[in-house]
Amino acid sequence: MSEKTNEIMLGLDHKPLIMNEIIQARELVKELQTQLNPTSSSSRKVLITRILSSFENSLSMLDRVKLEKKSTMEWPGHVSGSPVSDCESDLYGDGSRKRCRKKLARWTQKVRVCEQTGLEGPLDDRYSWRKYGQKDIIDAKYPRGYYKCTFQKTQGCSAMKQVQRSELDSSIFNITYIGNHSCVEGSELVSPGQCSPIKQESSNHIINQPREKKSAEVTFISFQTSSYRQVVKEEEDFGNLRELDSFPSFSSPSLKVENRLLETTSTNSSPTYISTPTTAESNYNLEGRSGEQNIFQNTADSHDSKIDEMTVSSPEAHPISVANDSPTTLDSCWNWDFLVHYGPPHFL
DNA sequence: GGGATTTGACCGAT
DNA sequence: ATCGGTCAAATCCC
Repeated sequence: MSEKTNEIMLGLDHKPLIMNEIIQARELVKELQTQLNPTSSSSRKVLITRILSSFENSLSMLDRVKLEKKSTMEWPGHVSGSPVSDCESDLYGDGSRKRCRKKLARWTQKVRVCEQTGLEGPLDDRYSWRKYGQKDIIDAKYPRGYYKCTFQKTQGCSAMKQVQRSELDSSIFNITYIGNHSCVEGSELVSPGQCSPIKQESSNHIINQPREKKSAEVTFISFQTSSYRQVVKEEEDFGNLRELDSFPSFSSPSLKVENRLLETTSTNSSPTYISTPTTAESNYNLEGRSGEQNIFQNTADSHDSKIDEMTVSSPEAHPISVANDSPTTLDSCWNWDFLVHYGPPHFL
């Protein structure tokens, strides 16, 4: 009875209290973490890592509660049923594209291309994309590429994504997905090889090659962690970022020959993705707070910091399953250090 | 020729 | 006025 009363009384007004409790618990866990012996079992460390990440996740979700309340609640993927909102139907209607687009679900992934072997290629996200624009972004070193689902015309799929090379680590691409796929082909009919969203290479020496000389591509996923951020900082300090004249097209429909190698060498496993919610109101600067365990992080890039939408996960276009198989021939390209998946924010 | 990409122009938001 | 996002004609490639 009293419990039920508490449930009712816990509203947004209690959000600071709840957050404080979580923060306190997190600090306690951190303290516990510092007391762990270097010889402590890795399972304990992993456990603490996951607990900390859960806290960060919870805080991040809580922080966006107000956004959810402010929003129109028209989040594809958030509302059960048709993922297509009225907003999406307006995309081709009255010209209010941008206003509506801001209501679409948005999330980012960081993808590291494999520079080690020269086989460039971002993640195989199982969807087919068509590039429709590229834009130089102010204060950004690299241009941003704009992509739509290949099946936008045929099936009215409104999924889009924006891809931008990280300024801090040129081997990393920030991919922002916007909206959910409503197409059938993208999610079911197209084989992974056909859908590998890579068209061009991202390193200089490959970009300058004629298209027909594209090398084979592999999928390479990087898990965003604070250790990644450390790498980022180091490279920033060195200032050894490379200049790129153009930007790789993370699209695939025309890929036929190039993907044969991928089909034959890659496993059937799905890569694990760690998403970065893009919300400017997530004020938690996780960097340096939970050391190497940070996985859930605020998007640090300048362009993302301007995004003011609440972000939700897309179950269909957002593969979260951990790979079942170990990488075989792609071992050298895969970073398997962070297989623990903490999941994107799901809003209740 | 058809489909994808490139790129300058245009539009809307701030 | 500026900037990010989108359009669409030109171009490229198969």
